[in-house]
Amino acid sequence: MKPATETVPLRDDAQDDRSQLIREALYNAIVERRLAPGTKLIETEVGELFDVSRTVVRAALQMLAFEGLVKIERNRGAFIAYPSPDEARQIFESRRVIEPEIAMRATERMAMADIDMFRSHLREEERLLAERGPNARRAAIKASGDFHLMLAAVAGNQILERFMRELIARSSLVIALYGQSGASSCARSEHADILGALIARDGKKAASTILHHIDHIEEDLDYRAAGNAPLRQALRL
Amino acid sequence: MKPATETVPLRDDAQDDRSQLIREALYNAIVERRLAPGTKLIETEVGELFDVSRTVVRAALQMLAFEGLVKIERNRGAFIAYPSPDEARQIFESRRVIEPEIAMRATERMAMADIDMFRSHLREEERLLAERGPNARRAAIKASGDFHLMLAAVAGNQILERFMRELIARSSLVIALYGQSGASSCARSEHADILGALIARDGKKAASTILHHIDHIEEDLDYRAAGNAPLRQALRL
DNA sequence: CTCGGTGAAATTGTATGCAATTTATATTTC
DNA sequence: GAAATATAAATTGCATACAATTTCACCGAG
Repeated sequence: MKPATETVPLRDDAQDDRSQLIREALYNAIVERRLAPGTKLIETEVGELFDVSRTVVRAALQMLAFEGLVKIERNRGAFIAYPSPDEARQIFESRRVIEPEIAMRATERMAMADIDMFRSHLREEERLLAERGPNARRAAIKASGDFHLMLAAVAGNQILERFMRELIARSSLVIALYGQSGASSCARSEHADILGALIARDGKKAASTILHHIDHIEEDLDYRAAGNAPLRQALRL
Repeated sequence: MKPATETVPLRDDAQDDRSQLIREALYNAIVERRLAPGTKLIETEVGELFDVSRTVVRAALQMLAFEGLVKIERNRGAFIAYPSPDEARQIFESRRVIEPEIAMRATERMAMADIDMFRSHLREEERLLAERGPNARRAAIKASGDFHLMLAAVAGNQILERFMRELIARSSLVIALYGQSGASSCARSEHADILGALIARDGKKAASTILHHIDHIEEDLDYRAAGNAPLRQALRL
């Protein structure tokens, strides 16, 4: 049970350590699909888990709520977000807007060290994909998302990087809800194709490749399959 | 002293009324340049102003910090953000990524009612621009930003809309810091040009027009003019 | 057995208290 | 008078207390 991928830090400017720490833990749990959409997050429970008071848990939950990963319902508490099909479409539309541009900029700014990083990351992705077991599966999902985040990091715009972080996490929730074959996380070797375009310094190609990649991910979704929606979410109450 | 423009609601899903209310009030104050970059926001002071405890003020400040409008320094408090030139560049780069796409989508989705809305908004903008006095000036600045937000609203993607809200507010801070002629807020009649492209259902044209518009806004900035930086920010401590 | 209601337990929203830290003021020293 | 230091005030970070609300379990009526 190794950490699989070097965790990309959530934010460089760590303001308040502890709530930030909780936020990152919950963020990772969401991306790795340990926390299913709709799951209730009880403040005292989380607090005991991290040995802090509700105050700091609250701060973490509010941050997550702000980026759409958690839904806070007044007097009812915080729940892992349960994206509707419409939200899901908006998430992928947003990605189609941002990611090609990120790919272009990453192509320009990429250094040699970045290439190595991408290459070793891709190897890791393939290794995890080959492995069996739920843990490897989770790690693979996370690694798949991390690839996109690494791209954003190389692009060198911290604002877009933060937007992407939100979109990746929300995508993870969407795939958990509406994903079909699970192939959505793999998407064959498209990441390698993207890296190829990057190395060739072909920004246009990188942009179009990643655009198709996003299309493929979304094509694997079935928005009708609202699955076992907690009903309250299904009726949008 | 009329409200000038119908205030675009900050968020549809009002979670906790009171901190949300404070957030919106501070947001508006930032966009209208009533609150200068670097201004300290003392929790008890804000609390007394809104007649709430520090707890709920804190929540509001943390939200604003999360979207980059406020900087919270541990044990020192919350300050209106003081964007560095580098941050400023990233803000405008992000806008160049998102806004043309928003314009394209708005072109497709725009209805008759929207056209009327835009037209009356433009009239209002020009009226405010013609008026004298600091209040009219503030209202004009706000209205100028609202135009972009209306565009985002028409585009029909709430996620991108939220991103834009953040970027508009942060742009306002940047312009307050590095703006030269003040013409940055006006940018002549470029909003009208954008609307023209929209009405003509020419998405490409709308996209390129808004792109140039953003360029013009940024051209009017002078990043050297770090102005009277609070020194602590100037030295980035 | 299901439906509706009642009370207890759990949970959240907010205010407040206290320690830790920072900021401002006063005082000393040179 | 300026710099350095000590002291007091202001402010934040966090935990906790308490009221308001929701959730749950139980029970009785139909």
